[in-house]
Amino acid sequence: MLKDEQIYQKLLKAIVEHKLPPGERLPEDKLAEAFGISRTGIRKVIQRLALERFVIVEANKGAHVNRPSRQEAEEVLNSRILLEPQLIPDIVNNWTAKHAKHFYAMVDEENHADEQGWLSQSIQLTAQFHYELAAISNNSILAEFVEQLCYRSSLVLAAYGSRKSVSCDSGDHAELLALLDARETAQAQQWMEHHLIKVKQSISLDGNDCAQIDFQRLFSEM
Amino acid sequence: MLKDEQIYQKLLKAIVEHKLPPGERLPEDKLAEAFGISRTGIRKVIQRLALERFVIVEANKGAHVNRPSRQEAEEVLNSRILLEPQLIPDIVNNWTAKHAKHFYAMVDEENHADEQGWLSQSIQLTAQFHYELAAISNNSILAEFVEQLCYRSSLVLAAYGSRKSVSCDSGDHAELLALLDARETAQAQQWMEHHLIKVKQSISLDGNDCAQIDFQRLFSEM
DNA sequence: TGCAGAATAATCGTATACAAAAATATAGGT
DNA sequence: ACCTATATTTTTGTATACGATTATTCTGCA
Repeated sequence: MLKDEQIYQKLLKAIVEHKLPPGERLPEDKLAEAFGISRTGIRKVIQRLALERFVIVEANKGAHVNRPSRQEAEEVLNSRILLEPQLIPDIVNNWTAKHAKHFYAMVDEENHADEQGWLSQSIQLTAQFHYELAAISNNSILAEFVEQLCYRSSLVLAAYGSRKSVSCDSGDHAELLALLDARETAQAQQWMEHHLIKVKQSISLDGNDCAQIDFQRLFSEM
Repeated sequence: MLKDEQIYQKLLKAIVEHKLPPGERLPEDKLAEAFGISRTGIRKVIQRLALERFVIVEANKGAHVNRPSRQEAEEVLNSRILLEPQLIPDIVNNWTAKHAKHFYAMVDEENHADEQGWLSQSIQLTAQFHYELAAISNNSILAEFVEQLCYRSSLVLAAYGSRKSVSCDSGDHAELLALLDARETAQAQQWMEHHLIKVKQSISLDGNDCAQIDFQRLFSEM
């Protein structure tokens, strides 16, 4: 049987990868059955997802996947534009050859996923690149916050991004790595700001709803 | 009977005002009794407080008020040093005479509380000044995050600050207001950074433990 | 046929029950 | 008297039960 941290991870993954699209209802007993636990445990992870704004709960009406407003989408990206460049000096300070190797490998993975058209993996890897970078800084509080913002960005892209906008920006993550290798702090900061502004500008409306979801099947193959 | 949002607020207030000191255990049934609800509702707010790092829960051992490590204390203040000055340009843009009046009144309250030696009110007002300022910016996500950091700062000061360090910095909040009135963005940013650096430097060790708490009495007089 | 209102079903909110784990108290032996 | 092992109590973790609220279906009437 699964621990609730794992259930949280699975649900979050399903949400940010758009397997559970914005607006999708999350009935407690269906989920409880799918994960083989009682409603008590499900409520716990739903409450957490609600605090982190991945789902919205309405009193006596249950929870559904958050469908971010355009305002919320912009605030998420603006937060990242403000924060992530500020972490670069710290990242440069802690940057090692080992880090470089790890992140170059990740970029390769990203490119591969893009070429194969694996959308959900592409979304996941793009977010991962950014929040693992933030984790190199000496501030775990800000790193965690950036991680949350990256996941929320994935949700935003699921709601507003075109298929192209999810992947088109991933190709140039390597450029940032080169700047970090060269310890070009100012340029790396500038790159990060421009990069995130591009992502922000790429979100365009694309509203679509989905059919009923078979929770049992969805979570058994993860 | 109280809603869980109110219970959350009361517990948070008790924690940041040091009425429930760092390390204090939070037994579920005692709290449930004190608030006149079942353990289910208490667990919900404890889980929220845990996600926000105000309490720590250990598996099968229950929850206790977080006793921030020195590293955590520094990270909280460093986060604020990074973030709050960045919000100033937005704040200056939205700054109105109405805001000015409100915040000058708050500074008066702060000074009054300091003079009277009302420590917990002083702590509360200092945090409030900062997070209400952040709320003027156009980014509610960052504003909420700053609010959380301000409350965590209060907890940090409860653990590491001397009595003096809590209040000594509040006298000069008026200086910032003058800079905002004059729309001196750059100077206001600089002021904020210096202000927070002073707060960070003021934390010194002061470890003390407390006796058993009577939850029933504590929450009835709030 | 279409709509209003009542009956039914589904779903949520909260308390309670019970099992598992930890903390504490007790008894026995050196 | 002190340490250790066992028994008791306390406290947490999880499931379940039940009332309350919302959603859906069904029926009767215009």
